[in-house]
Amino acid sequence: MNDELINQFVETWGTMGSAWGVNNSVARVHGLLIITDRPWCIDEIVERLRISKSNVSTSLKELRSWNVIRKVFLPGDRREFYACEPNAWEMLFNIMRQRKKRELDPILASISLTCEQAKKAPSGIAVDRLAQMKQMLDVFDNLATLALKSEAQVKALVSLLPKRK
Amino acid sequence: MNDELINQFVETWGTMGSAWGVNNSVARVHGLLIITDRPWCIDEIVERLRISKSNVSTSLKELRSWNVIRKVFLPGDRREFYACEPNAWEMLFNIMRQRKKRELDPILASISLTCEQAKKAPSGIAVDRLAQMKQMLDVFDNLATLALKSEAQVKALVSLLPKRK
DNA sequence: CCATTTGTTCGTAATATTCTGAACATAACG
DNA sequence: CGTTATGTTCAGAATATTACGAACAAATGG
Repeated sequence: MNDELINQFVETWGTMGSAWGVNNSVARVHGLLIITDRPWCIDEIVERLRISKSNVSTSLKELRSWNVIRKVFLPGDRREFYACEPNAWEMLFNIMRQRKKRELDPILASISLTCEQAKKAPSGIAVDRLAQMKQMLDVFDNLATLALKSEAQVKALVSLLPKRK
Repeated sequence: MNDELINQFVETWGTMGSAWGVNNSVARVHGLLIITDRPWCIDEIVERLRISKSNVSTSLKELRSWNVIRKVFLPGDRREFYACEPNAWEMLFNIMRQRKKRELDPILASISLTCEQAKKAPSGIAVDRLAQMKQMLDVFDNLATLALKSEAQVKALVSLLPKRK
């Protein structure tokens, strides 16, 4: 039975989430929607993953905030179903957009400020080092901005990557 | 006094660490070494960050495992000092190398396996979707492999990025 | 209306993690 | 040697996170 395969993927996705600071339940729910590629309602997910309804509800809310799932209404059924973003790259970009906004932007702002201030009162502070850090974060900012604007451009960039044997 | 600036950066770095799944103390110690750019011994760090010696000791061990700091011996002093990797990009690549080995590689292996198996028993599983995921992770694998091999190549790639206004 | 279905919120129990201080090593020094 | 300086390990305390289920909407359908 390939329920086992689904479990395999769901657990792997959950583990990956944990490694990148995403709640395990959230990642598992996401994994389920990815691997099955059909709409699921809350109670079905509860049943399948054996986690509480409230946990599923908040996990779905979280996934919605990342723009990686969407509500689907099935005719003749008043439950809310959820399906994941069908394009893997688009999914990734949505996550990048959010992480940029939530994590990179504030940090970049803070470091830029520190950098400015350090130039004026530099003793004990490695101004060069700080500038280097800022510059590096700027590159990430550019990358993320690029992804935000155009999937095509990033794909073009990716295609420039030397392929591994 | 620019102790305040140092604090600012240390806290920012700590916050960034937390966002990416790195222990806050570990990231704060790292931040201190980055922003001051001089060797610190354990007791100095204890004093400066107001955290326990054991915490500093384990944090330094962790940072060493990421290859982002190194021991420095000062003549006439038998304490062990630590300084961070002086090149920001090299630091980043060292982290990437480790994360790839610890997190990406096992996940990619697992998903490749699931992907193979799914092709044989596909009912209920979105094989295309799964293949797409695998392909995407492969791109990351290539990127990381590239960074592992050559800093110069990545920099060249980065330089291709359209600059933001 | 009222019962039922569906979904969310929230207090707290369960769990996981982080941090500490004490105990333990190890090496230098007198 | 014994004493001091230095660093690590580890059990458990402190803290933070996560998950649950009960209570609470809200909306449907009889």
